[in-house]
Formats: sequence, C-alpha cells, structure tokens
Amino acid sequence: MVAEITIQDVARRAGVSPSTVSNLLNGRTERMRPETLERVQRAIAQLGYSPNRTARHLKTGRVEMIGVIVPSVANPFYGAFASHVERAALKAGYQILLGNSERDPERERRYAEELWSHGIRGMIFGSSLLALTHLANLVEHGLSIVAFDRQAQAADALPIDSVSVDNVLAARLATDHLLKLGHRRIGFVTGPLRTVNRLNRLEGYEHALREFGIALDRELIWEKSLDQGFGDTEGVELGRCGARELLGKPNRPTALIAINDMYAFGAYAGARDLGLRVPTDVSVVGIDDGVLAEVVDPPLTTVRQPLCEMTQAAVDIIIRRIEGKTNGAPQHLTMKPELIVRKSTTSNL
Amino acid sequence: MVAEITIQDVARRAGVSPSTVSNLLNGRTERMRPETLERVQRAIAQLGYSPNRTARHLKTGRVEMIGVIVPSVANPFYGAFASHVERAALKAGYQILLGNSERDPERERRYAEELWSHGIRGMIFGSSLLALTHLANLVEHGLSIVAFDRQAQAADALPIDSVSVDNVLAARLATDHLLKLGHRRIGFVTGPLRTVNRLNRLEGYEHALREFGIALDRELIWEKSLDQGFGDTEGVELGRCGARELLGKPNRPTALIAINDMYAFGAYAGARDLGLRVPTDVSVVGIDDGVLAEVVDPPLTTVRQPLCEMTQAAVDIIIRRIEGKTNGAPQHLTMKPELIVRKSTTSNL
DNA sequence: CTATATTTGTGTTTCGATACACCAATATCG
DNA sequence: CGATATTGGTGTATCGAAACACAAATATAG
Repeated sequence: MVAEITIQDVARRAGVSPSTVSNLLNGRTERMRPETLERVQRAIAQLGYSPNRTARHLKTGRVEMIGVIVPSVANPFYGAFASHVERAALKAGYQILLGNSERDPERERRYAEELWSHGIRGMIFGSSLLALTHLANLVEHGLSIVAFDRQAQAADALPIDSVSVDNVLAARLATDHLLKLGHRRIGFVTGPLRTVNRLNRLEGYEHALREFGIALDRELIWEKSLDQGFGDTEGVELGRCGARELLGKPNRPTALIAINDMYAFGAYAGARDLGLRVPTDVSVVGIDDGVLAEVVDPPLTTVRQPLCEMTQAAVDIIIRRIEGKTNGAPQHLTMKPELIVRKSTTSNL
Repeated sequence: MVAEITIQDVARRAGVSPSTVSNLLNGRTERMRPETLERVQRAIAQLGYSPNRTARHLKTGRVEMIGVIVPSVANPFYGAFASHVERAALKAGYQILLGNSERDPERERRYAEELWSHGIRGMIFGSSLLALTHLANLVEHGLSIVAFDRQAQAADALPIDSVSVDNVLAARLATDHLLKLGHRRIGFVTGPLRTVNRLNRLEGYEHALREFGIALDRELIWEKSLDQGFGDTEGVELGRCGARELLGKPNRPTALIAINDMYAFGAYAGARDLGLRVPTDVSVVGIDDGVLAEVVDPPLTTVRQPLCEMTQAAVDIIIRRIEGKTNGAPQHLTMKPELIVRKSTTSNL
C-alpha cells in the first residue's frame, strides 16, 4: 500500500507550483517555457502520476461518464448494445456506467439517481418503457436522456432525445414477408406489452395484416410474462411457451413472428417440443439479427436493427447534450430496419 | 436546470449546522434529540437532497464501487456474469463499473488505471489471462483483485485472490463422457490458448485421454484466432470454422469438445455446413451451460459452471478486501463443475 | 533610464461532505 | 452552591485539483 501521488508531489519534484502542473494537465501550455513543460512532464512520468478524477470532478462539476441502463446485459442483445455504446463512448473519452433495470421503473429511477449523485449528467436508456415519468424529476434538474429503441410518444412531456429503429416498419417487413409466402394464420409471440417498441411491433403486424385484407385474430397474439420475475432466460422461455400454446391449437398458425431473436430461438424449441419442424411445419421470423441468428438451425429469418449506427448516434447525441453543444428541442432519429431472409421461413402455397 | 442541493441547503432549512446533517447521514444519531433528527429528515425529504458522492469520496477516500473487467459483454456468458456480479454487489451497497478488455493486457491495464483514478480499489477480472504482470503496479499500490475463472498459477507473484471452477476437471468430465460413449477420436476446438482456463481445459482433455490409454493426436486439437481482431461473434465463428476443418479431415473425429457453449453452437453450424448432423454424425459437448444450451437443437450436452455461487463468492471476497476485513494471504476458491447430459452426444459403439 | 508590455508562472479560494476537537447549555452530585 | 458530567450539537481544517486574479521577472519602447 503506497500513498497516492498528488499534484503537489509532482509540483515539488518539478520545482513548480501545483497550479503550473494543473495548467499543463489542462492543456494551457501556451505561456509555459518549453524547459518547464519538459521538467513537469518528466516528473509526472517518473512518479507515475495520474490526476485524481474525484477531486477534479468536484471542482469542475464535469465527469466524463455516461450512464447506460438496460433491462439486463444477460440478454445478448443488450450485451451487444452495451458493448457498442462502450466503444463509441471510449472513442470520445467517456466511460460508461452500466445498470440493469429489469424494466422496473422504480429500479430505473433509483439507478438514475445513483448515477446522478456520481455527477453523471447524461444517460442512455434501453428499456423502452411506456412512460418516462419516473425520470421527470431528474430531467427537470438537468439530466439529459437518450431513449434507445423507443420512438417518441405523443404523451411524452419531457425533453428527451431518442434513437430508434422504425419498429412499426420492422414488424411490417416481417409480416409482409410471411404473407407473400402464402401464410394466412400468423402468430405473434411477445412478452409483456409494457414497452413502446413491442407495442409498435404489434402495430406493424396488425397494419400489415389489415393492408393485406386479413382479419385480425386475437387468438393468434400471445402475450404473457413470467411469474417469477425477470431472469436471464426470460426471452427464450417465453418464446418457447408461446410457441407451444399457439401451435397446440386445433387450427394452428403456419407461421410465427417473435418479438425478438431470443423469443424466436425459444419458439424453435417450442415447435420441437410438439414435434413440429421449422420451417417445414412452421415458419419463424425474429427481430434484431444478433450474432446467433445465422448460426442456429435453421438460420433465422429476421429483421435487422442497425445497432452500430444506432448506438453511435445515441452516444453522439448524449455527449453533445452533456457538453452543452446542443440546447434545442429533442431530436428523434428513426433508422430503417432491414429484412434478412434466411432459412426459417418457407412458402405456404 | 436547477442548482444542486447541498448539505448546506438542508442545514439552513433545518436550522442546524452542516455537521449535524452529516452526522445524521452517517448514522451518528445517538446523541441527537429526536425532534432535531426529525426536522433534518424533513428538510432532506422536502428538498429531495441526496449527498454528492464525489465530495464524500474525496473526503473519505472510500468509494462504493467495484470494477468488473471482462473480455466482452457481447458474449452472453460474460453478460450473465456481469449481471450476477451486479446483483451481488448491489445487495452489499456497491455499484459496478464495467469494462470490456477484449483480452488485451494493454486495454486491461488502461481500464484498471482509469478505474483506479476514480477511486476504485477492488476489481474483478474475468479474462483469465496467462500473466497478470500488467496489473502489478496497481496491486503494489493497494489495488485488490479477484481473478475470476482463472485458477492461481505457480508463477503468479502477486497477491491476487481467485474464484474459479476446476477447469481441468470440467474438460475431464466432458471427455470421459464421450469416451464412455465409445468415442475414440475426439476433437478439441478452442480459440487462442492465451488464457489459463483454456489451457486447463485442454489439460483436462489430455489427461482424460491418457487415463483411458488413448494416444493424443495433435491433429485433433484445433486452435486458431480470428485475423480481424475480437468481435461479438468470435466464439461462434471460431467454433464453426474449427468444426468444419476437423470434420473435413479424411479420418474425421466422431465427437467434438468445444471450449465453451458459444463455440459449441458454432460447431453445430460447422457440422451442418458439411451436411453432418448432431449427434448422429458427430457428438458435441460444450462448457458453461448458459441459458441457450437447453434451447438449441439438439439441446447441448455441456459442463455447468456454478456461475451464481462463483460470482457471489467473488463479490464477497473483493468487498472484504476493500473494506479491510481480510488482510492475509490470497484466497483461492475452486468450485466443482457438473456434467449436464442432453441430446448433443450419443453412443459410438 | 524610466515607463509600459509581455512572459511565465503563483497564491488563494473553491467545489461539497466529513472528521474531530471543542464548546455551550443543562443535569447531577456531594 | 460550586464542581463536574452529560447532552447536543458546532467550527474549522481537510481531501486533491482547478479557476482566476495577480505578481515577479524579463523585454521593449520612447
């Protein structure tokens, strides 16, 4: 246990005042003799000094961190998301602080307050919750938020930026694809409809059916949540369970749309449980296009979200807000999804 | 943008000194009149005050955060890991700060120094790198580290705690299982052998073969890394590639052991690429037992790591170190792995 | 050779919370 | 009733870095 090295130690060693060291640290070198500069730099290197961020933050009020709150990184989609956000943040000199909210507004609020008390003034939320009122207080105090994968809602009263894929379109692409393949009874498997992106996807599904002149059959929409709360396995378990129930009906659907890839993988298992094969007996489409989509058997037909561009945009926006480079009205970016046809869907003609 | 509320504001409102508010905040209420206490509490509630952690940290030198550094949370294993660590940490009143190192010692060192300069004095490393010398400097300065999934090495000169599954045993269980099923040519698919856990697993594989009286065929050990660096997809891609190469040989193996579940899923795809079926044409065993293992088709026979207990132990150890409740020699916990037989392996008799 | 600029740093205060020595007011006791 | 405890707080210095006004040393001008 060695004592911390402070700016004072460096100053003493270089024979200058702490102020001078601070000046160098903050790039105010223009009025500094080259030899002084070099002396200070040597002292820093020799002592292995690195400034205490806490002290710096207390003084400046700025902290180069952004908060990232997702339902759970145990879900590979959010894992990949967090990973992309981190990469983009690091490039801009920011660290990320990650929290799992399990889509619980109360946990989300607590996390946000926690991060706030660490001086973090910008956060990205991936949970896509219907309301954002639990964050109103902090936003009014000056917190900047980017809602990820949650298109702005008419009812939103808060100035919150958003970056999202067009989820209505995503589900329309999936549904249209199946309709064109001749499917008429298409099941929709989702977890709790407590998020904007899910509602939008359902809307896209209904829209596509309507456009095609097919009556909506409520029986084909399966929505349920796990009793024992949220877990790592939520998506696949629900997908499995939903597929089993829908495919067990007398007049079973010939195709399923899963709310995301994890649900689709679960649906594969559910179909298998009933002795049905994908795509021969039932076509399955996912949404996300994560890394596993092309590896599973059969490779999953799914709708791609441009995750990389989306995260980059989200990070850019939040940093501009934090640094006060944007002050105006909330920005809302909507990206285009893309249908990726693989082997999990087949013609029903 | 509302001004921050400080302890002074609360004190003024309650008609006491900041010291008194601080005393309450830190539980020193024993010599405080109940009515004063109540007045201060009311002031805190009315103003919605929450203490500035930065200032507190600067004064106390303590910060209730632990660093968690993993190769990448985009890998579901580390996503689940991070999620478990977070849960355990929160229970103990700690936050986690997460970093992805992509197994690069230099990135790992930079991250560690970054976290150190934030006042973090305890970190959990999940990368299992062969050497830990890149962290020597910080450890000498007082950083506590738990190496996760990396059994202590004889050459380790640093006082670093560890929590790991017995990786040698894990691979032995997998190999024995296949041997008992009658397999004699068993391939081993792994990424770069630059981690302790991988080397240990390879050792377990070799050990089991030797014990069974089977000569080691180096041709059956496939080890490669991706050219274009580390990505979300590393595991599955390498597994796929490895399986394709091994199964493409004239005298191909009848079974494969994948270094982890992701590689195993890749191996499924690789076998499929060659028109081979699992387990009819080739048996596959993974290691980890993540959530997808029982969902994929066929459900994966794998070796379970008791992730939950392991992370809990790691968090307990690191917090005891940070709080100075343990000072002695490094602790090394080794947990027992468990073979989970599903449908991806079958008899070769 | 004095007056004014310019260069090159420095001293002091501050951020918000905490630790700790210390003080005022009241209670207790012989 | 004066001396001593006890109760219930408070004043002040401090953590490490940064901001900013200001000062010493040197250069330049007239």
